[in-house]
Amino acid sequence: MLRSFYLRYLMLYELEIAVNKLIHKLYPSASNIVIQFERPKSADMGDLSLSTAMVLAKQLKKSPRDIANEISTQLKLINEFDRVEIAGPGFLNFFLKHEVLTAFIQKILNNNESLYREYNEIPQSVYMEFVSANPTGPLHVGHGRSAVIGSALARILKKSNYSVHCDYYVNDAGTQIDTLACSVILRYVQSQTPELNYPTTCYQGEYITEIASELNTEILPQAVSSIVEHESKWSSLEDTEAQRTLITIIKSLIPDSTYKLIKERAVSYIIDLIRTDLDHINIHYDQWFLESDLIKNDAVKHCYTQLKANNTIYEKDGAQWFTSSQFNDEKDRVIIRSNHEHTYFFNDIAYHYQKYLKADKVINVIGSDHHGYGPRLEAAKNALGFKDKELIMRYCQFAILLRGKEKVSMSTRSGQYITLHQLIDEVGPGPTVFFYALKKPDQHLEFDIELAKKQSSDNPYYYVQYAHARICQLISKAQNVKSQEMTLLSHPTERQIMNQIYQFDTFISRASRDLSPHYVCFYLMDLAKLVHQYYNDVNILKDSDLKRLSARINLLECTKITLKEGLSLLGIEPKERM
RNA sequence: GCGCUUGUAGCUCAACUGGAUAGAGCAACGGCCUUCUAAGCCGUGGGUUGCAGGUUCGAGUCCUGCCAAGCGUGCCA
Repeated sequence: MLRSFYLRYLMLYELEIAVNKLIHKLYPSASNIVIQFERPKSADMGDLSLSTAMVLAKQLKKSPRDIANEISTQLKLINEFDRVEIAGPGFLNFFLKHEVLTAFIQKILNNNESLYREYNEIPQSVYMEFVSANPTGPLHVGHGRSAVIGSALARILKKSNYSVHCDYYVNDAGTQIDTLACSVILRYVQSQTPELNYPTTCYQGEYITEIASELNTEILPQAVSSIVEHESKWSSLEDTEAQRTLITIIKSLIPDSTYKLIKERAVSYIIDLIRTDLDHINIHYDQWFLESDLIKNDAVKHCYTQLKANNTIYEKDGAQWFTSSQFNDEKDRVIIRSNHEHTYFFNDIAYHYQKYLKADKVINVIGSDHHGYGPRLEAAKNALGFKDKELIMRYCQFAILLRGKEKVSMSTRSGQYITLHQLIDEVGPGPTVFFYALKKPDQHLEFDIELAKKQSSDNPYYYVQYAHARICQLISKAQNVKSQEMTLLSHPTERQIMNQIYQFDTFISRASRDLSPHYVCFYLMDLAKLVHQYYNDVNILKDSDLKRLSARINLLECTKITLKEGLSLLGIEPKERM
């Protein structure tokens, strides 16, 4: 690798590779062991550490401390280390040369791309899908979590050298969408004929009335009166039956083209609501993929033929079944119902078929209430002959929504739920995002609305932003002295800050490996902590040594870049002032 | 019943795929602004990691069995 004059030292990932080579050369039989730096518990244990000697002890049948000794002799060849110590049962603790860190800081000042690990492996392509809530109403606070986690992951994977495509899959076909269309129609009819009872099986939200109010001449007066006349046919029935009957009757009373128009208008109205909400928290998609397009472009038909040819479809009770139980699912699944309608699963098979054609790795960020769905998608993938592709279902535990101590109902149909929009309004976009990303995705999340509001002044988000704003303030007030003498940075906190920045890429690769964006939040909080500490310990602007002052401003500039990069991975704009 | 996920300080959560004395933030208590933004800093107290076994140099992390919570177990999506 070509190194310019200011980069005399290896970056962390290069250092890791070098150490790997040395140890593997020393112990050829241990080639299967991956050596990764760890961070020691406290600063007096050095900047980096390895537990490799203890891992090797079993394989080599030698004492860990002897192995550590052998390794440390070899590692003296590496220029970056000031010294290597052996501690406890056989830990190797590394103390980096001060110049390794200062050179790194200088490198970032010259080019902030240096913050990231440069992977050697062949870049893979990833096809991501997240949220994909049905377009039957605005997003609620539960969707917010997978939205934030999904989009943060997409950015993190991009930084990790994957090429990433993001989809929102729009279920614009099926019973729920028919119910949506009928809800709008009935609200319209009700506006003309107030005595009509609006059924409980229809969507109750205010937005339905708004969509209906934009209709005027589409529904003719005679259709209105005939719908009113038919009311008794569904009003006396049980829920599911009433819903089905309602759809059938309304479809029969309104021309196909009108019905289709209203349906499309309702869907696009709601998609706009969803898009706008997500826009406020910096979430954007490459594509809004319509389920209805799958049917138009024959993808579904193609998959059917393929599955049929592989002998994985059979008929039973008038329906078409997919033999998913032969592919590790717990039972076979219907793909075409006896009434000839496609199941959701069937169209989704076709959707995923297209994903596998375009990418090596498919990641679906999805609520954990759908975890039973994964095995059948995996089954379909393998039945279609995509065994070499990777399907990852990243389940997010659902937020249990509380208002004070009371559970809040999350039913879309009842319309009694807190929307994502309301949450962003109350809490603000930045804190909302940070709060969602802060927790490990597979951890249950108690989302107390009152608490979320209270946290607006208490949120770790502000802690990080405050660090950034403080730095901006200092930089703008500092005299402009151009000094490159970074070696003047000798304060212990300065070293800790440099070390934290040096390790930025390990946090990114950890987040990328575990598909867990919360590592980024914790990294930022750690860095912010050091900044606040530094601010209190050192009176930076009052320094009479102007060269040191300048070096310190350089360090702060570099810290600012790092905070900004971390926040932007989450989709948060850094604040210049509080 | 079966399956998946989770259980860590009073509360909300971490713990780098088995490593060092299990850490932060709230909350409690005690200090720090005539000095660059006190939305900050420093300090103190707080733990049988749900329970019981097992695997090994070493377990919050792995295996088994219980207990508790959430979800799933549709020709719903």
